[in-house]
Amino acid sequence: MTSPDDRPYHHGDLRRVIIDTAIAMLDEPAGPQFTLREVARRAGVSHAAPYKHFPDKAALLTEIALIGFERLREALAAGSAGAPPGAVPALVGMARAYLEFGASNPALYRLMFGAGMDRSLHLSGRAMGAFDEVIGLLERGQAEGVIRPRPVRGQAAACWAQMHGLTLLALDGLLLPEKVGDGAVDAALSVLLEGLAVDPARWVQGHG
Amino acid sequence: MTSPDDRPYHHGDLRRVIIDTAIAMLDEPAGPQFTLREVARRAGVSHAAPYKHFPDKAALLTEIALIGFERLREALAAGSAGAPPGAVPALVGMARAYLEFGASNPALYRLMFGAGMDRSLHLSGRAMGAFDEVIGLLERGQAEGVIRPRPVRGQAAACWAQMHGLTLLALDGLLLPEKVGDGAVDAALSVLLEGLAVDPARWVQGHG
DNA sequence: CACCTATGTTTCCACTGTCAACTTCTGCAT
DNA sequence: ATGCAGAAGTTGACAGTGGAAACATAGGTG
Repeated sequence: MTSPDDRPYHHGDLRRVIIDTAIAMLDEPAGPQFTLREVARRAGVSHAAPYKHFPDKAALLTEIALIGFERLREALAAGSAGAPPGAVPALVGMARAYLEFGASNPALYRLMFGAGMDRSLHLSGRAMGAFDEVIGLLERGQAEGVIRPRPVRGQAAACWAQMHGLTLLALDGLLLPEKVGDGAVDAALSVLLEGLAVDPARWVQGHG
Repeated sequence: MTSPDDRPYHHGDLRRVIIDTAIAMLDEPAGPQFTLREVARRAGVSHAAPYKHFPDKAALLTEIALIGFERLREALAAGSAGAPPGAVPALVGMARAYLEFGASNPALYRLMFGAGMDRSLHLSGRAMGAFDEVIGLLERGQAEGVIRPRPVRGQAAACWAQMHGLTLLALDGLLLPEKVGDGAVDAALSVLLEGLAVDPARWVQGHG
């Protein structure tokens, strides 16, 4: 005896509900293969209603990916802001924030970088904000004299590649201790820092 | 005027043909979303025939991914074997082979590491052979005294993460010069070598 | 030769993404 | 207030999908 369909004809905020529902469904077994009809079902609307807000399923996925990039940018900014003073600790904080973002949003992360995304998506300003966070921090580090003076975009690429790779390997369960030893993430971060910092020994402790 | 259906009832080698066809279709727009029915169509058999060889589509994709790991292992072995003497050049050769494998087999590479793969797949011996190539090379480098004496599995994780990340960013078109400068791949490799090698300056030329 | 089993085929089902036509609201100009 | 255009939702269709079931054929073994 649920309420006898006093649901209004117009949902009022369907677009948002569709996006939220879809993001939630991303982390279910089906992943991004979730069904548009099931989204509609959970939102309590007819199976064709979503088409009033998104031309097709790909458009919905693209929108979700963009939201993911915005969240990532916020997470990175927070991660570097919450670190001890100095560009290198900020970089470490940002790296940990990146990894945690991936671990907390596995399917979303995969969607953002996965196949099927429009190539131009990654180049859009909305998606590039996260990359700019890294570049800004590296520039600051060079200005402080703690990051080696090299082309900053190359360094950023190295950072991003390392973070991206670590995140995905972790998501794939490839960083299990039995395969890669304990503290593989820390080890990889150390290698990265040793490649970037002017005085690695100052930041990387315990060469064990 | 094609031959009037002299096709024998039994295909003879359907399993192999299905796998080959599927691998070929992987690099078409649909990617791993290719249709099992289309595979059957191209193989010239009925749409249900593939089910005699694979319990479902996921099983076919898993088999393909395993084949991919084997090919990757071969490519890595060849890449290091074809390099100048010494563990560090071999490592560089292996790195380039890794990147080229990804660039040459984008969809296959994504499939191998993508979501939806059984977690246990990556842990299987068939898939871990590639990882062992890296570990063996690093051990050799440490024995030669050219790779820093650190836990080798951690170093391997760093290598793999960097390669994995670079490969995927490249596939996503994120390493375009306009975003990341020229030679981003080389820059990232340099950072990695500077983090691994005992005497980086000996291997990494041109700081600037 | 007869028959068992692996491999293929046909037929069927529930379900999907998407479209078109229809209905019901909401907002705005009058 | 009124009336109407268009946005937002609904219903019902369609072709195509993955998969199951039942049937057909062929090759190999007694």
